[in-house]
Amino acid sequence: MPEQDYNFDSIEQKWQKIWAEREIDKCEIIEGKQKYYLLEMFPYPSGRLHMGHVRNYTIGDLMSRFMRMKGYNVFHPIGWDSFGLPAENAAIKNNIPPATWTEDNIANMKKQLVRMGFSYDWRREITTFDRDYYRWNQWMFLKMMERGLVYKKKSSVNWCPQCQTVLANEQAENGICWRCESTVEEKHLEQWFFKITAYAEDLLAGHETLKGNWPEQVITMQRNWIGRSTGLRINFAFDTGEDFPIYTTRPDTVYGVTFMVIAPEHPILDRVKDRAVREFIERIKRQSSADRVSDEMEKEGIDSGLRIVNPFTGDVVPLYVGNFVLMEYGTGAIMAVPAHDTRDFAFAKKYGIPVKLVIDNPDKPIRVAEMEDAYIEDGVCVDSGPFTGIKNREAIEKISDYAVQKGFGVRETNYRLRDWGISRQRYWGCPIPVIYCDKCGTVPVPEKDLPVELPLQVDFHGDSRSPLGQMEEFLNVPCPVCGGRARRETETMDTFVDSSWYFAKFTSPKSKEMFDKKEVNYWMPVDHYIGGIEHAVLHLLYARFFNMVMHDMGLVPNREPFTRLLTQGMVIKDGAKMSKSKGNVVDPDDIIKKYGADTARLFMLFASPPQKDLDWSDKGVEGSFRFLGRVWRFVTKHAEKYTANRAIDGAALPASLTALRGELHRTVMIVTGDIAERMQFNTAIARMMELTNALYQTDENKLETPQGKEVLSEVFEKLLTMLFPFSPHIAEELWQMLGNTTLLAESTWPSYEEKLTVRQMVEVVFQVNGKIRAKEMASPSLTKEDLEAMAMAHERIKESITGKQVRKVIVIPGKLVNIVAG
RNA sequence: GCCCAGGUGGUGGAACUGGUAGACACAAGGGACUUAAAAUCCCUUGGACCUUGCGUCCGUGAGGGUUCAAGUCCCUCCCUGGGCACCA
Repeated sequence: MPEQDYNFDSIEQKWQKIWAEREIDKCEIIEGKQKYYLLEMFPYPSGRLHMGHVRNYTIGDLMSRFMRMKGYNVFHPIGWDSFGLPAENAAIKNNIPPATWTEDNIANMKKQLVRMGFSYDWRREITTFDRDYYRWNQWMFLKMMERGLVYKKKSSVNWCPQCQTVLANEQAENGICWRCESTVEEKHLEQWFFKITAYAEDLLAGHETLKGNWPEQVITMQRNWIGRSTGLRINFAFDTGEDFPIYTTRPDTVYGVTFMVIAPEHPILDRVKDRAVREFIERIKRQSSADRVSDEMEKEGIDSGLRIVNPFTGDVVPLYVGNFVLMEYGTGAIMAVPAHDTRDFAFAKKYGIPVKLVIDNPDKPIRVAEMEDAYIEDGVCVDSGPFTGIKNREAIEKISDYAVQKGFGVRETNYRLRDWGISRQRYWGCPIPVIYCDKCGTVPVPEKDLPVELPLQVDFHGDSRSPLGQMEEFLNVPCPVCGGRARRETETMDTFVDSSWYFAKFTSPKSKEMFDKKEVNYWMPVDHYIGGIEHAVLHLLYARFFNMVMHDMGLVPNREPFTRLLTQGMVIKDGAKMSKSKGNVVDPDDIIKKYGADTARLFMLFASPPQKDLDWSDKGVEGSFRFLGRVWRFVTKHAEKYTANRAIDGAALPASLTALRGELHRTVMIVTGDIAERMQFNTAIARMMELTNALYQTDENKLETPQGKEVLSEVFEKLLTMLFPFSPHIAEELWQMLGNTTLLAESTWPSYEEKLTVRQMVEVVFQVNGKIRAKEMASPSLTKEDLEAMAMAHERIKESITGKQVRKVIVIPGKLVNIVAG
């Protein structure tokens, strides 16, 4: 057979067609076969695949093909996170309906995914803007309402002026919009909320089952975000006798309270009429939330004139209004202990408030007059009534017990996590299924009327506001209760709702119910989820919450949706994340055109381990292309030597062939471990490169012999099979070229023989006092005694130890001999 | 400030439980093939030194320590990246 050029383009298209015809990627329940659900985070259909997608889906595809070859019944679906603002912006700008824009983008990106050779079961494709999909968003909303997990309240919200909508807390970290990076403003609006805080404990408890299978970093980020703290609610009192509750995690310092601080928004301040105080409150309220949480923000306050009584001491202390106290957390007011809290200390110094020491350092007593900062270490209680003399750690418990027993304290747990605000003042999203009736109030849409369809014929008038509010035919609806005139809710759901349950919908994309029981119970949970770390406290937290609710409703079989999580690193070029604004974007299409999908995939896996950032390098891509070319040329050149019928007699092989065969079996062993156990694909590829290099190094005359042909055939078979999940098209083409009629896509992962992986000779190092003095080839089976004798007999070792006393000899068989002499 | 990763050749990165540091690839240099170039194939490639040897010394951010042996373990410090940061 003459050598042929590696024409990646025709090869790749040829095999994509054949695999599609043979329905290689079809996922079906096979009773008794171990399932493996492998999922990558589904994309937003922006129109073009970027390198981050390519990396994400290449890793997923490698794993799915590998697991399939390992005998698992692999489930590998994909879909589209297709609601969201960009479609709406494009519509306003170009006057294209969002649905059309989105469908076009999906068609284009789907073509790109197919062109990459990713093995998805396209029969299970879902898209979230489909009415048959989002109807279940609405259904869940109603069900969650029944369970008391949905409510509406007026609250201060994060408003993005650019996106013209509200954002959840998770989406407005540090006062910056997660999508467009505008500074968010504060607004007061009626909002729908999902009560995620009701699941705060469950979300925390679930981390225990995820440990080891999720990156520690993601768990830590979620834990911090939930921010559980346990403490005590203490009823202080106004001097008039009214209750004044505060929350503290440090009841051991309660005897050291010298003032109190309250949030400017606190309603109780309405009674304060003093001009200076009122002006202060108004000034602070005008500051944006972004400013108020910035680190440069000076802590300021003003004495409200109100006085508070400490129930433990009877002390009367001033109540300050402070800009650093948050209305949303605890009771909106705090007790301040300058002696033992850094912030309180600074505040007290600024306003000349006394400092009272109640925890002393037992090793080095503190003098209050000399304090330069708060004492926040542990110590012993002083000046603390009946608790004086005990360790402060114990005092936390004892003082809490005391307060509870006396009736002015309650143990309390607080969370930083807030309920999930899901209202969006946008058009291109799932309508919230609620009707407002003047007579009956807020009425949920009856289940039988679902879905509330999003009208597709809309006119934006070049306006960035949602058109739903102006559409009479959408707006006007009879009240489901009284039949009178009523109006629909015009707000839509946060698109993170759509992505909070899509993974379960893949199991039964066309079912009449939300999920088909049999399918969902067979396939869920996701065994291996792959995506970017940027969703650690967004999508991954919402999805866990949703799955728990679905589990409580009996809809899904598991409490946690994602058993194992892999967070892949970013794709970097010239030291920065690829982005349009940086102008360092590489278009995957260009790479495919120039080198083909197989090279693109190989480079993505070779350049860096999946968890780490990947440094894009045009030269590096060429290296991957060159490797595939080397494999191509060698296999095509020697294709006629291939035989499927082999009976290799290992004992009769010449040394060079034994060596090649050993190399092969070691490669299979290492590549298998690198993928299955370590998920380090770059070293797996390096091993296959070494094996290929070894092929080129093998004496061609030896390969011409009958034995040589058999060994070569074994190498070809195992090498191409291993290469398949990385670069499937070229592997499949070469496999066919060898005369095989089976498909690698339907093959099993190669095996190796343990005894063949053992090297016949290894290099052993002889050291004297830890320094290498000689090297020698030796059988790895030599005993410690043999090796020691060998080392001692070596010329250079003898030289090195003459005149010295040998104190000790350490022998590691197959590795080294270290002679300690002096 | 707190927590978590990480710091290895000119570059991306290897080195699994302490046991030959630098696998594999890129770049660079040399050779073969060619009228020539590209492609391909082969060789060299951490640094310094000289007596050019199957040579000596140095070398994994810095400094100490444990050990026969440290990139790997321990302590202190420096730097980079990420997360958290008025949450009472």
